[in-house]
Amino acid sequence: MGEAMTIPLSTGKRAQSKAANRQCILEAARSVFARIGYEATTVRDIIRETNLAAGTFYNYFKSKEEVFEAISDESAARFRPLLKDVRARADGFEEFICGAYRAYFQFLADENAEALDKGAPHVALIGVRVDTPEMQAVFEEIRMDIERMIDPDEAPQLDSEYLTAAAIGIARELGDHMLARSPVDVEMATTFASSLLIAGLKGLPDPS
Amino acid sequence: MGEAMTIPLSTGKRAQSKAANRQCILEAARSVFARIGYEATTVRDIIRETNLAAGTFYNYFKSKEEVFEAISDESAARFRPLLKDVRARADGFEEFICGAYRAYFQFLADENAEALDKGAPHVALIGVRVDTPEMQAVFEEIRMDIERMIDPDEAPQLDSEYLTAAAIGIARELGDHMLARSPVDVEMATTFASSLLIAGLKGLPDPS
DNA sequence: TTAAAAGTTGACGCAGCGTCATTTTTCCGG
DNA sequence: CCGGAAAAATGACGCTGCGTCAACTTTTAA
Repeated sequence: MGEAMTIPLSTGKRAQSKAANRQCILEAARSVFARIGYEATTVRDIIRETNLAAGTFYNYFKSKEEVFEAISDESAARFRPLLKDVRARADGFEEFICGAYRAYFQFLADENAEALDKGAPHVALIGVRVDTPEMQAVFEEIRMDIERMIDPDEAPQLDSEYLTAAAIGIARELGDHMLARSPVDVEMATTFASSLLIAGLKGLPDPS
Repeated sequence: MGEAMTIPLSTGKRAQSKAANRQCILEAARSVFARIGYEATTVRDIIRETNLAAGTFYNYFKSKEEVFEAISDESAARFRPLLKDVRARADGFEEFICGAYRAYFQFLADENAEALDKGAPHVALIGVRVDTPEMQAVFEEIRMDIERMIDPDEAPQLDSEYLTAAAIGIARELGDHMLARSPVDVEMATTFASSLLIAGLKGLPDPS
């Protein structure tokens, strides 16, 4: 009877409630951040929204900053498969860029849908930006996509890091302004961003 | 003898020390932010760095957030004349864009010079972005410059808000990556950003 | 069945908050 | 130059949120 021992992979009651508590805290935090804004939120506010004790919070996160980081990381993790899908379907660089921008702007609109319904004024006023592992992974993926998809004849000495940074900078800033307009027009933002980047690419090389 | 009464314009001891105290607080805040990071900083930390009493701080600012906003606003205010200069010298759109990017990247490099010498790791880790009046003014100025300088034949239905947003997004994200490289190369970032934007412009219209 | 390991709890001491009655400094008309 | 009024600075005070930890409960596995 000494065959395959039970592999202890998240089957126990322990692991179950651990994951549940973690999710509970994250959800509570999302709710409070959305209601009163990130800066104003205290760890106690988050705890109150759960039915956990103060001490328990600190078994999961060190601070509200860490909670925020986890939320951001999770967001990026949810976005990653969408990007993967775009990559799979896209035939050529231009299609990829267009699809990636559309995916991002749509994602942004969806994520902020509820926050936009209720008047959450803090959305743009104070912006906290974190750089999580998942986000770095997204950056790196896009950089590799760019390197792979761009015809090396057109841009021999391309600085893919800068180009990726520029593409993401456009996405972020344009995304903010897109959300500020009513109604939110994902297609328009997509067209604008992709046209700009694709045409801009042709001006780049400067092989001095 | 009843001629010109002393114009009460910041000549008194009162106004002098008021300005001095304000500057003192701002400088202390800059120092603490740079040393231990924005999030970790407390109002008390800032006060300790000055020789003012706790209560005095609140005569000038409501919170550390407001201090940060003032610092950011001041930065933007310092940048504005540089941009004005670029505008005055520039002949045509392309020269303006190029000059504006150079001015920004140089400004960024200068401002972060000391922070880069000492290893200030928080520079990129947690980024807090505020939107101050001066910053909005810079945005609006650039938007107007763009509207004025772009040949209406080339881009009849240009969305100048989106274009400005894109230009600024490129500047911000590219700026971060420029600072992360050693040595910091302002000219390279300038060339990259302006080439991209200027060429990108030609792809924009999409007059559907 | 049981004992050790893992996890939860909430009260506690402490630090930072913003206020405000009091004191100090500056201003200005006489 | 004086004196009182206005402006500004002071720091002690009450309060709130912080992170910890010894005691307690639940889960695990032998």
